Amino acid sequence: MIYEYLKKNTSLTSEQVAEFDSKMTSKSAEAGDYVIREGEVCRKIYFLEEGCMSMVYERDNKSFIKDFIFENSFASVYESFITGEPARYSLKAITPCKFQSIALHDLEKAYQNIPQLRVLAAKQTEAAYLNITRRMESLITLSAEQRYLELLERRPRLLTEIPLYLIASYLGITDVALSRIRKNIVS
Amino acid sequence: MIYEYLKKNTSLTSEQVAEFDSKMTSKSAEAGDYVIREGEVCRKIYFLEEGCMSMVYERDNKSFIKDFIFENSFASVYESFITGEPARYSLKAITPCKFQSIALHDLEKAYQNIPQLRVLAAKQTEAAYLNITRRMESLITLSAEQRYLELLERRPRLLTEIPLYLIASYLGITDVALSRIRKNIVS
DNA sequence: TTCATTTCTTAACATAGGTTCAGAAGAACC
DNA sequence: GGTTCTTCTGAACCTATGTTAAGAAATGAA
Repeated sequence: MIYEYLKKNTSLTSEQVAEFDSKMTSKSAEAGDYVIREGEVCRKIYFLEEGCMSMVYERDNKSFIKDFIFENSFASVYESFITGEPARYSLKAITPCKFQSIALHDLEKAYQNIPQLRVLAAKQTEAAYLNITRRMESLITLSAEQRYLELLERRPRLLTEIPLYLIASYLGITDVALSRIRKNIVS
Repeated sequence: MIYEYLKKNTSLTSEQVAEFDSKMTSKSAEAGDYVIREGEVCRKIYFLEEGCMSMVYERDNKSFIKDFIFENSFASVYESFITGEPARYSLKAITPCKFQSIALHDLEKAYQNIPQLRVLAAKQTEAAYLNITRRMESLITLSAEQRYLELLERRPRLLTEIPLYLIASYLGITDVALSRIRKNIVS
């Protein structure tokens, strides 16, 4: 729940948390549903309460996973949200999901009533930046096998909760290549 | 000059710009010099006035270019600056450079006197995020040849100002592979 | 439990890109 | 102009990963 999340991760008062919470709309999605489709403008910020989503580029009938999102975290197509340009990737439910959403203009109103929310937003941006930077570093400096081993260490949860062919895509290789790599590692 | 840059790109008054400017220290670097070395903690923000720098991962005697920085833009090892952790890449002059620097604590003082600076900082973070996201997308979804063609279109300046072996590194391939690609394109 | 669907693995073959090395072509310096 | 250093290209060979296709294993539905 976003209520608990905000209580735990911000210095907002219970009233402020409740107020923010009240501006959010509850929704749900089935596995495979698109929350935002590449090409649409994303005008909302989402908070995933249950399930798992992917940010995914779909090009030439191929999917490329940008990132996974788990429960109790925010999601959006930030680039589109920030710039107003069409989303260059989709937000897609991997499992059945329950989530909250808030539109840009409601968020801005909330900023006025609860200025500390801006701090949260800045932290989120910062965290997103650190995250993508790390991913970038792996892609640039490591081999596919090294990236797999790193993932195994840094986000072991992925390996148990996400099908391997999606992990392969996240690692920047095919499911076949990942299968080969896993076989080599066991030996 | 940072003075002109701030006048043009922010809503700061001349006095505020002058005040901020006065807190910065002028420095210079020769081609090949390190401004920050991988492993050090980066406690400064730089503003490049002349020349060109690279953000570069150096692993196993190989260099991987994260990004290039041209004059009239800010640079730092942001991750290290934000978190206080050791830098995971170096800031290295490609050509002779003139730049300004400001330390974290001076920057924070400046924030107090000139709150609008925070807006600038937020915009910089946002821009850095958009930038790295685009680079990521290319790396994930495009072939090396497509990435080269995209670069040719989006940042043609790189091609004229930066040696090809560094561009190759930026594209995630070797100089030899880039040479092959260029040969194929001409035909 | 059985059937259908999804996911994972394997094999065979194709290809892009890496590695090494040599030489050409430019730049920079004397 | 020559010399040296840096950058770029080319060739030969190697390796990792992609592609396709088939079957095994796992999962989920009836």
